[in-house]
Amino acid sequence: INSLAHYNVNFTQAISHDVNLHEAMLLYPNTTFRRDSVARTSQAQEQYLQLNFHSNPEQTLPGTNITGFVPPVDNQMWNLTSQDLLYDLDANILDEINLLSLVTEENFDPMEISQLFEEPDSLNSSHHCNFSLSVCDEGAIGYSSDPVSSHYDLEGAVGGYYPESSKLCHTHQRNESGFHGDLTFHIFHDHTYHTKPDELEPTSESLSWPGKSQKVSRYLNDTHRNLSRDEQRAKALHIPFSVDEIVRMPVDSFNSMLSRYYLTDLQVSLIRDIRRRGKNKVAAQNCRKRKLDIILNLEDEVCNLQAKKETLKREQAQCNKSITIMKQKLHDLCHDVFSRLKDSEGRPVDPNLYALQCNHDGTVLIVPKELVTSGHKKEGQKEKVRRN
DNA sequence: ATAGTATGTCATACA
DNA sequence: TATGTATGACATACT
Repeated sequence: INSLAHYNVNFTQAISHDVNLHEAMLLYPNTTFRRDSVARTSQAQEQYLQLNFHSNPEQTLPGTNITGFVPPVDNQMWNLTSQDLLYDLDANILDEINLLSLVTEENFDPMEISQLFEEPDSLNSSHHCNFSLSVCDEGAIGYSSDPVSSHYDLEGAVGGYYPESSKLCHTHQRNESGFHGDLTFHIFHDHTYHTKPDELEPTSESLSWPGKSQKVSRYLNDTHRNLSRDEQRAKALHIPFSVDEIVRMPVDSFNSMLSRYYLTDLQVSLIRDIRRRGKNKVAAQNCRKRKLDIILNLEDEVCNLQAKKETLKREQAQCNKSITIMKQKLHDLCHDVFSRLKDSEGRPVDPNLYALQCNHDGTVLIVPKELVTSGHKKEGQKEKVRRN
């Protein structure tokens, strides 16, 4: 806030509208303001301001360059605990520069944030989106996916320039409080996504991208042990919900959550990405489980079919064996029968010329073999056998 | 060093 | 259209 004095801000002029002071409130650095009263923001330690943003570039305020509120970020502490001057300012006015609180946190390493959102392909050029966590001229923080600037560099990005002021601001109109005081702000900032968030999404390959410094790799490996990357990202952007909540929440609750809480474009994008990734992660797990089940079932089926095949083969062998035995028995029986047969003249019947034929009525005929092979065409010529 | 496996993510199709 | 699901493909970490 001391910087306000340095930049000589005339609040009566510069802060012309859109900041509802009646609603102005202080925010905890580790959270994002929730409109409802059940905000889970008790872990805060240091209060700081959030200002409401509006995106109309024509409303740029003379002397209200937000850099007056946002000092150079690199290694500077933005001590907003001295909130006495703007104590009652709308807590959401600066909602989109919450990231700056990162800078104020102890042990904050800009590289950590940058690596969380690093687009690996920006280092390798297969994708053409770049992702910069940055503070624009107006002091806002946003992503830059400018394909031209193909490096990801927080130190360079913070305080970077955003030409499209019309895209700069995430607006939250809040007049419902009934307060229309003079002390309002217009603060422009950029959350420009020139590419889809997915494309900006750092993928796992970024964790070990060739050329990445050992320090970065160490950091990522260390953090990776405890927090998922989305959890790291959520933490970095002070998303006031757990990744699990974001993923599991019913869609209605999810949408109402997005509308009820003052979230920056950046935060909303991240939350949606987290939800999408979380859902897809579960889907992938289910898919793999299902695929594994299918494979296991198919393997079982193969085993069962192989066992069945072996059984059938054994049954077939047994049947063949039985058939052989029955044939042998039949042969022996015929031999026995023919040995006892005599023709009308008392001579033995030659089994090479005759065959036995059983009829359905139980009678047995002695049939010349040529008649048997000709398909019983001359049934009338069959000869009644006389049993001995 | 290498291969195999587990997991996360993305792109895409589909419901 | 938005959202969720399914799945192949790919990359990475791990064993």
